Amino acid sequence: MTPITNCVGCPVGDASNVGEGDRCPMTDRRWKSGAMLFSAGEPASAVWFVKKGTVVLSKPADQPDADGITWAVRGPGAFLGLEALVRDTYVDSARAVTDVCACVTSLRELEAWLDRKHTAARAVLQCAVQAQVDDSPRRASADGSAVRRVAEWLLDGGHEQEWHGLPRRLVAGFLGMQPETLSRALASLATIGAVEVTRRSITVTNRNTLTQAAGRH
Amino acid sequence: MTPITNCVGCPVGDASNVGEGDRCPMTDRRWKSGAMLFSAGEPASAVWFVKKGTVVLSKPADQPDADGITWAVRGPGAFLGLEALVRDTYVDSARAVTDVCACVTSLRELEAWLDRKHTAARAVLQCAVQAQVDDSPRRASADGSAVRRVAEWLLDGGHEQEWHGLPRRLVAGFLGMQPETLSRALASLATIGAVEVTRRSITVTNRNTLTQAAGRH
DNA sequence: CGTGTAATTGAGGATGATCAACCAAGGTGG
DNA sequence: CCACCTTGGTTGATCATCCTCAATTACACG
Repeated sequence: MTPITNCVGCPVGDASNVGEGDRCPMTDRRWKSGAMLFSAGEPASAVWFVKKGTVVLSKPADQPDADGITWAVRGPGAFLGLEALVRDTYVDSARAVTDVCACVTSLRELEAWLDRKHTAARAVLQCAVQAQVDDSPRRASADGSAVRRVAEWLLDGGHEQEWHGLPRRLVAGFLGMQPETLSRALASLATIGAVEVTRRSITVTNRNTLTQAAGRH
Repeated sequence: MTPITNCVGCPVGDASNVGEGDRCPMTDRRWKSGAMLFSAGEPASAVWFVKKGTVVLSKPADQPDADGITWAVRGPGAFLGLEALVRDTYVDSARAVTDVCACVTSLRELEAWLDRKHTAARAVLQCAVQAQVDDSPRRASADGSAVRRVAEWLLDGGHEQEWHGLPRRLVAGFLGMQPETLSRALASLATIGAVEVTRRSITVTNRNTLTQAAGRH
């Protein structure tokens, strides 16, 4: 989750041989916390690469005003909107939850780049698979009790990284539960001494107890 | 879901320029229905490309004997085990649910191929993103009542394609519910006249009613 | 025609969602 | 500096939903 500050060292930039005088097809842009990068259903014509900050992906809600369920977090090093490669529209909405710096490129440019550069597709592939793998365990944890899921999530260390300081309602949605349930689950973990919880922070105090609660053998 | 019969027309073969005398790095193998291709946690040293048949991906179960929850289906045109690119071990288990024909290659060969062939990474990327997109809507349907989820799934036409004839317990696991609940949900959809259900077949009789049940506006 | 497996049906109980009230904290304006 | 309002988090009570366990039925197989 360390920010990417320039093109040398950035996977996209490296794949473009920026260091050797070549040009990266993607250009920087910034979003304020809370801003939408793109919405589900919009024509998919651009692709993003996150360099700094955190973005959450969510499904379209039934009511157009409310947000859907957050199902993934993306930080520095992740691509957004790659579905443009295989679809006409985006499948989910991306919203910045911190101030975000990301590189953008049009689908057309991206495709030209992928065709031109030997290493480009390889680099993108790497990132895409990484994202897939990161999401995958989360899905598995969709079963089990609420307490168990929360414990599992705490053990993954998710809270220390990207989630630190994020609104609880997002965390709850991500874990597939209501904010109230998350609150109760945390309270329950606090009573067995696994964590200490305040309104704005979660501290793991006893990893063993937490592991027990997660039901890992 | 149409089987891929030879290397010309196969994305992998095409990316290897097989038609122009080049060689594809992947070699055919066959599995009987029920066989495991690989298990979660095993050292990730090979990658598969499905040409014919259906494979389900599942998470490791708590008890080593039982299967975990099926969370995805892969048919012809999908890669399996791509996590080898970014991890040492497989994150889930792949089991053939029909007779399966798939091409295999070692991670080493795959990487060499990706580096050598201009179009290779591009082709793999395309497949990986496609899989990601296919999985993504399923996850969204993880909320809503059981009946709603089943209706949604029927409308997606999933049952006509890869799932046709698959054991119900797998379908249930995939939809995030118990076989009993699936059974009840189907019964409930049958009473409102949306579907006709026998022990081994599901027929959509009234698409409108089904859409209603799915809660789509 | 038995036998075993998978699907169904039923009853009971645990879990989480919902609705509502309450509480902490930050920002704003007087 | 303090009342006020707004936002987000917690707690409580109730209820629908789904899981569990058990018994029964359908179907494929030898």
